[in-house]
Amino acid sequence: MVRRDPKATRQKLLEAAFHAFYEQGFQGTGLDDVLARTDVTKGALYHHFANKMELGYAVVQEMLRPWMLRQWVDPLGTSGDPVSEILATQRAILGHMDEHQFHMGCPVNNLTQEMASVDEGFRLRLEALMQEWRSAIAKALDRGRAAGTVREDVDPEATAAFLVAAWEGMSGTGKTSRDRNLMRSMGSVMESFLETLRPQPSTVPG
Amino acid sequence: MVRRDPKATRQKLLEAAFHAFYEQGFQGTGLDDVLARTDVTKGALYHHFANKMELGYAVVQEMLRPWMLRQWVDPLGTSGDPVSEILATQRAILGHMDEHQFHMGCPVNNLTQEMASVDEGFRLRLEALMQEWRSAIAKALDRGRAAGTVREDVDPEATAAFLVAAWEGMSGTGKTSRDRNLMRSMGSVMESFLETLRPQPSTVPG
Amino acid sequence: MVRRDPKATRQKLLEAAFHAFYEQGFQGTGLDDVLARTDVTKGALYHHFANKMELGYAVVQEMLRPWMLRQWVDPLGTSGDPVSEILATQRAILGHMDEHQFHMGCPVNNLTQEMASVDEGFRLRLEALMQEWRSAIAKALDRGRAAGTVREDVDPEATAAFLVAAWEGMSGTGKTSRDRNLMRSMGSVMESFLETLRPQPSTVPG
Amino acid sequence: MVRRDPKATRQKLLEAAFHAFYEQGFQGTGLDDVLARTDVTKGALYHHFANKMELGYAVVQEMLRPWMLRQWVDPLGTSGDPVSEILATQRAILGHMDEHQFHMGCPVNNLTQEMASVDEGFRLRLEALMQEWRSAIAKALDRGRAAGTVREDVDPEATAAFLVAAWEGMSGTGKTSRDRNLMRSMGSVMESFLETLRPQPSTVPG
DNA sequence: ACACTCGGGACCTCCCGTTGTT
DNA sequence: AACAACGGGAGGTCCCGAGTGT
Repeated sequence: MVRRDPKATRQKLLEAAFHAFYEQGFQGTGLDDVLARTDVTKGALYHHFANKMELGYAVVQEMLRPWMLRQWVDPLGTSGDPVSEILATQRAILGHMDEHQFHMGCPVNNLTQEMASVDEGFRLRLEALMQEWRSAIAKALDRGRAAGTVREDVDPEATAAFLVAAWEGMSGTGKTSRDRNLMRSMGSVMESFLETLRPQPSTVPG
Repeated sequence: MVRRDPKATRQKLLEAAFHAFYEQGFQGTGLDDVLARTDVTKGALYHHFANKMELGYAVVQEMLRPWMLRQWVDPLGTSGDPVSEILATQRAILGHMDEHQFHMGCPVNNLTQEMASVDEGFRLRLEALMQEWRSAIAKALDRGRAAGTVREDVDPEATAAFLVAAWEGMSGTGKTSRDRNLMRSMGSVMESFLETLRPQPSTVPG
Repeated sequence: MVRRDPKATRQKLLEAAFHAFYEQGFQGTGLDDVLARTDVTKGALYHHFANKMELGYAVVQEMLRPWMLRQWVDPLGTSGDPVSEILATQRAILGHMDEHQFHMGCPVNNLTQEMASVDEGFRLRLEALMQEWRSAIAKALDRGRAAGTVREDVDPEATAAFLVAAWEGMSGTGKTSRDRNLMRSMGSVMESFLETLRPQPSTVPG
Repeated sequence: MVRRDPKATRQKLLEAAFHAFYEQGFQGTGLDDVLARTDVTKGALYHHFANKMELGYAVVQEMLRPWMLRQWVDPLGTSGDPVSEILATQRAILGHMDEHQFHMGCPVNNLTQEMASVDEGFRLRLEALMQEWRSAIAKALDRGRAAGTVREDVDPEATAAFLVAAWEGMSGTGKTSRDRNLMRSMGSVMESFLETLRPQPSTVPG
C-alpha cells in the first residue's frame, strides 16, 4: 500500500464524506462513519481538514460542484436549441438514474435543505453552486432566444430558476414517494412546460 | 400554577419540537433543545412519547399535516375554477411569508429532505402527507376539467405532483438564496405555467 | 449500595475532584481521573455540574473555603492577644502537617498560582477566599491593637496581607524543597517577625 | 530567509515556550500553542527537544534561571550593606513591574506551584534554581554581618529562605488580587521587616 | 402525570509523538 | 536540520434513554 500520499488521502476522505453525508445527512454523520469508509485515521483527517464543518465545505466545493456541472451543465452544449438540449439532459438523467440515486435524491438538494438554515457557511457555498447552475441554464436559454428557438417573452433568469427549483422538487418527491411512475408523470408535465418555451407555430391556417 | 394537564403538556412539547426541528433539523436537535423551549422535564416527555423518533412522527402528523392542510388545501374551496384558486393561494402564501419563514423554508420539505432517506418511519408518514396534498390539488384540477376551466388533456395527478414539487423546490431556492426578487421571478413563471392549464382561446385570427 | 442519593453523589464528586486537582492540578486532571476516584458515572457528573469549570468553582467554594476557615480562621478565637493565637495556629499547622500535605503544598495556593491568570472565574472566586482570610487576620490584629497587645503603628490590613502571602510562599517553598529543616527555619523567622508586632518593652536599662 | 540556523531555532522555541507556559501554565499549553508563536514546525521542535517535558526543563534552566539571576541576584552587588541593596532591588522590581507581569505573577513561582508536585524532574530543577536564589541572598546577608550592617543574631540561610518565600507569596497575592495598593502595603511591611535586620541603635538614654 | 437522578456511550476536537522525505 | 503527513488515544461535552420516587 502506498503510504504518504497526501492528495490521495484527502481525496479518499472527500469521497467517503460525500457518500456518508449523502446517505445520512451532515448532522447525522459522525466523523467515525466517514473514517470507517476509509483506511484513514482521525489524526490524518484533522491534518487535512480543520474540523467537520470545513470537511463539509470541501465536499460542497470539490465533490458536489463538479458533480452538478458534469450532470447538468456540461451536457448543455452550445447549440442554438437549448430546449431540446435541456429535454435530452433531463431524459438522460431520469432514464439512467439507478435505484440508489432514486431513493437518496439529489445530493445538492439534500444538503441544501438540511444545512442552509443551520449554518451560514454552508448556505453561502451552496447558494453559489446553485447560482452557477441557474446561470448556465439562463445563458443557454438566452442563446435560444438569439437563435429564435426560444420565445422572445421568456425571461431566461426567471425560467432557469424555475426549472432548477422544479427539478429539485421532483428529486425530493421521487425520494419520498419511491414511485417511478409518479416521477415519469412529473417528467411529462415538465416536458410540456419546456415545449411552451418554443415560439408558437403561427396557428394561422392556410 | 396548574400542574397535571397532560393534554397541554403534550401540546407544548409538540409545538416546541416543531419549532426546534424546523430550525435545527431533526438530527441537529437534542431533546434538551426541545425541553429548553418549554417548562417541561424529560420525565414528562418520555411519559408522552416513547422516544425521540416517536416525537418526530407525532410532529409530522399533529403539526405538519394540519399546517399543510390549512395553508394549501383549505383555501382551495370547491369552485369550478381551480386554476384561479391555486393562483390566489400561491399569491397569498408568497405575499404573506415573513422573513423567518422565508429563511427557513417549508417545514414539510425540510424534514422530508433530511429524513426521508435516513428513516423509513419518517419517509412513510411524510409521503402520506404529500400524497394527501397532491390528491387535493388533483381533485381540484379534476373539478376544473369537469367545469371546462381546465384543458381536457391535462393529467390531474401528474400536474398536481409537478405543482407540489415545483413549490417545494421554490421554497428551497428561497431559503438558500434569500433573494425575494428571485422568488417573485419564479412565481411569475409558475403563474404563466398555471395559465397554460386553461383551455386556449380559439386562436382564430380576424 | 444506596442508589439515588443526589447529595451524597455531589459530595463524592467534590471530594474526588478536590483531591485530584490538589495532586495533579486542575488542567492536569481529566474528568476520568475524578470519576476513577468514585463510583459515579460521567452522566451523573454532568447532571450535577455544567462542565469541568463549574466543578472547579464548586471545589473552591465548597471544599477549599471551609478547609481554609477551619485551618486558619476558626483557631484564631477572640482573645485580646492575636499574636499569640497566630503563633499557636502556625505552630499547630506546621507541626501536624503530614508528609503528603508537606509535599503537595497548600491547596489554595496551588490552585491560585495555576489558574488565577488562566481563568477569570477562578481568579475571582479565589481572590474572594483570600480576602476573607486576610480580613480575619486583620480583624484579629485590630483586636490586639485595641487591647494593647499589638503596637499602635501596625497596619492591620497590610500586615495581614503580608502574613498570608508569607505563609503561601513558605508552603510553596516546602513543597519544592521537601526540606523540613528549611521549613522550621522559615517558621522561626516568621515567629520573630510576629514578635516585632508586640509593643516593645521599655528598653531602659537598669 | 535564513534556513538552517539551529541555534536560532532552538532559541525561538525556548522563548515561545517560556511565554506560553507563563501565560497558560505548562499543562495548559499544547505544543501547537508553542509552535503557533513561532514559524517553526513540529519536526524541528522534536529535533531539538526529546519531548514536551524536556522542553519544559530547558525553559527552566535556560530562560527562568537567567531571568531570576538578572532580576534578583545581579543587582545585589558586593557592598557591605545588603539590607539596603535588597531594599533597592525590591523597590526597583515592584516599581518597574508592568500590568502584564503584575497580572501573570512570577514565572518561577507559577511553574513551581503547578509542577513541583506533579513531576519530579521539574521539582528538582526548580528547587536547584530556588536554592541558588536563597544562597545569593544568604551570602549577601553574611557579608552584612561581617560588615556590621546586619545583626549578629540573624540566621542568613533562614532569613533568606523567608525573604524568598515572602516575595513569591506576594507575587501570588498580586496576581490574584490585581490590587496595586495591596501590593504596596505588603511592600511596606516587608521593608519594615528588613529594617529589623539591621543592628538596633544603642537605645541608651542620656 | 410528572420530576429528578443516573448510565454509558458517541461526538467532535485536540494532543503528543513518530515516521518518511527532502 | 527541518518538514509535512500521520497514528492513535484522551479530552470535555452532550445526548438518548432508563430508573426511581412522588
